[in-house]
Amino acid sequence: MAERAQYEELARQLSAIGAVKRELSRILPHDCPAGSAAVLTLLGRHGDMRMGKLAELLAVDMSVTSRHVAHVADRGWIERLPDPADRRSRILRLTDAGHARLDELSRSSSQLFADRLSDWTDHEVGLLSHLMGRLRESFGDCRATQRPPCPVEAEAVHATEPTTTRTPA
Amino acid sequence: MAERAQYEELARQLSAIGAVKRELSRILPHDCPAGSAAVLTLLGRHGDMRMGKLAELLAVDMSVTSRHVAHVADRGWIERLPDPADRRSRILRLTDAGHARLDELSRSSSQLFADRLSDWTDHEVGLLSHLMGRLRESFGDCRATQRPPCPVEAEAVHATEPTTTRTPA
DNA sequence: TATTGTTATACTCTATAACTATA
DNA sequence: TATAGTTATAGAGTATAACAATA
Repeated sequence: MAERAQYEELARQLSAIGAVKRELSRILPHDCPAGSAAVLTLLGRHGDMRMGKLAELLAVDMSVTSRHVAHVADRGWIERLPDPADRRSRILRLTDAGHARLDELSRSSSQLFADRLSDWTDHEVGLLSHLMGRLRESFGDCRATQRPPCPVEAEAVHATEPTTTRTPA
Repeated sequence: MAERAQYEELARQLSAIGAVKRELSRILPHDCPAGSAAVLTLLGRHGDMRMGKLAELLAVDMSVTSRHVAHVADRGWIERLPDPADRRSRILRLTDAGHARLDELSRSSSQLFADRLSDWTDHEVGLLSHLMGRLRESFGDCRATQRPPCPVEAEAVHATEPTTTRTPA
């Protein structure tokens, strides 16, 4: 349990983090907005899946998912295969073009992070990801972080970053 | 410097954090969307300021700021005073009604955080805020975190959370 | 001529609700 | 009757560009 001032500060950070997201989206190709990139990323990471599953992973309504999926399907980056087990649903799968596109996206965004986060350590990056995942989890977004190995908050922190760590801002 | 997989994970978390923001915005009054709440919060925290300064703090374009400000001004939550030093600009100030509104917002959002983050420690909340602020800072959002005392990443972590800390997810 | 702020326009992302087709 | 997915519609947030008033 934390105090009110801390919650207010967290709310403020959440409100302002959009600036970072917009910065990231600025490097995306014009025919691949953030929603499309997210679809490709999740299919690349988790493999073939149905719409409902993808909607869960995206943490948005299925209707929204449907639109994003239509967008990437129109561009040939994924295919929607029939599901033999349930003819109402469709199996989503990255095409070769989709894999290629995803690889480009991944490279360019990683490059941007590498530029901007050059003074961050491995561990700090992992810690932030981990805490953000936990935040989503705490807010009911169950699919938040299942795979990520979890960067071990406590020990690792001061073990790897004894010097860089206390940068206040 | 971190590796590509870590950057991808961070990108994923940034992409999905919107679900938490939407959850927070769901408890806002119908006449006070997130943009308005942000204006009130920043004026409450930093005191009177001009449009340009507010736009910086919000980390959005001045045109966007102008719209949010018009919204809250229309509802009597802030007043736009003439700036004696420069007649082009206006000084923004919370009214009594604005302070009251802000207090309600702060209480309800803190309540939500207290509910959802009941198993988070003070330090973890502070650490997440701190890292998010640093992320914004690294992405060129200079106004990211000036005031926040900085929860001292390293030592404090394992000092206060030796047990709760390793929750993987 | 440069700057502060406003307004018009357009785009993205989102949710709700109505609808189709299966189960 | 319930579920998987699509589509129509509406609302919030954002940016760019054109514009007004003042420096």
